Amino acid sequence: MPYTYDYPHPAVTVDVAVLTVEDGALKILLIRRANPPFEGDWALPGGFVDIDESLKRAAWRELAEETGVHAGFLTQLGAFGRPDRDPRERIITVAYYALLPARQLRIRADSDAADARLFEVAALPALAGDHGQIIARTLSRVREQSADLVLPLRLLPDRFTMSEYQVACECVLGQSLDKRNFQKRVQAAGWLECTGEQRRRGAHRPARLYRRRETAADSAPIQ
Amino acid sequence: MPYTYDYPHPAVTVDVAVLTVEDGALKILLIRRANPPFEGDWALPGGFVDIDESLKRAAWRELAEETGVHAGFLTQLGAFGRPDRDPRERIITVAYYALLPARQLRIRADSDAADARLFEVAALPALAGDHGQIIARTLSRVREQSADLVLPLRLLPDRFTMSEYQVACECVLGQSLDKRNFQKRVQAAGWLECTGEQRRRGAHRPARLYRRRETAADSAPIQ
DNA sequence: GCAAAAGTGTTTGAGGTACACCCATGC
DNA sequence: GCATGGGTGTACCTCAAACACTTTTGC
Repeated sequence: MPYTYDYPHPAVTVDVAVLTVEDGALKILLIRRANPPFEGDWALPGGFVDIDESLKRAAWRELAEETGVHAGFLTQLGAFGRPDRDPRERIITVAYYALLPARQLRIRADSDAADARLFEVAALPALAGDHGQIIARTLSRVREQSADLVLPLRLLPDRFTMSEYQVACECVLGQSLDKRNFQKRVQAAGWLECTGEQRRRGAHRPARLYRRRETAADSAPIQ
Repeated sequence: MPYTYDYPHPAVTVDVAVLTVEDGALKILLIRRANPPFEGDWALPGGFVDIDESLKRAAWRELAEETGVHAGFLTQLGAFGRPDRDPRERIITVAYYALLPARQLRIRADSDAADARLFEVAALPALAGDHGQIIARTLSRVREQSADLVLPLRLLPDRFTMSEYQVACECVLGQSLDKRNFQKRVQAAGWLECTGEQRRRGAHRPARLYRRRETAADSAPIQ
């Protein structure tokens, strides 16, 4: 069932960079490609956009199909379209990224992924095509956007401690932060509310649990 | 000569928002569409990406073809791909923007543009399809990026006065700035060098002329 | 001499950075 | 009682904001 056009059309894909923090390190979700091209290489989850589907929805679907991960929030990074970026045909990809709590990830390789797992961004394997560049651009964008400490909240579960929040920020920014200044800044900003609950873990003083105060952006659906 | 594929392919276009400052107002370059769809409506210059051409080069070419404007620097805004954004077929567009000195623009409508001219961004005509949203996103991005006052330098010719620079910044940011603080900030930043020349215009003290100090980014070609 | 834009410093307040000790708990 | 991470306050410094007058020219 061929589809014909009067002039050549590129194919359009989406790729998704899922970032998370686990064991004090920033990690990214990669799949091992089960099919050519780049078969056996690690790559960002992604695939072709259906003809009646929005870009964001395609990104959401492909991520779910290949890795089992359901991303609540996807942000567009941009389009990558070097003519030679895929050996099969001209493929233009639109990259998205998401920041998710590690514990929320139920990763299972599926669809045309032979495997799927997290890699530390500081120790990435060889990557298919231009995915290394896409990841580099993602990291640089996420770091820029995290300067105000809001974005890293997406890496945290519903309830979290100040230390967890601080570690998330430190992992994203790649620098350590002063505990007292961090607390002051975050408290003053007023994005958080203290739940009143505490978490007892190990031989030390219990930590207060916080949650994000609801914002308008929290109720925006995937379109 | 039809081109056939095993599954449906969207078409991919590029659109370019050229911003400039003229007569103390921020303006954008629009074309009047000579052909369907949206025939007769005003729109961003743009068109289909050739199959062997990079996205940025396509943006550069389409801008030149339709308006005669040659943009030295194009920055990608992002991809817009709502399935219903074009009535003909599924079209995904990648938007670019450029900031150019008004005097450098030699606008002539050509190709499939019935007309081409600048509009104040504060008084836009009815626009084709989702171009209004693309422009809104462009403006918001350019304003964000102009907070440090570097980007508006692109709106200025080789030699310029402090007042011209300040007006450019004010037009982009949409707020007036204090002359003394502006001068202090810009001088301290060290992006400019004083040429030693002066410009006498009208019945008042002559203005010093400055030029941008060369940076690495200035030598990056369109790829 | 007067109109018009160019050019110039100081004061103040806000926010970011540096820095060290006590607290509550489990074992 | 001791090891472990949780929680707290102050001093300083930097940078941005507010603010008004003199200078140089053309007519």
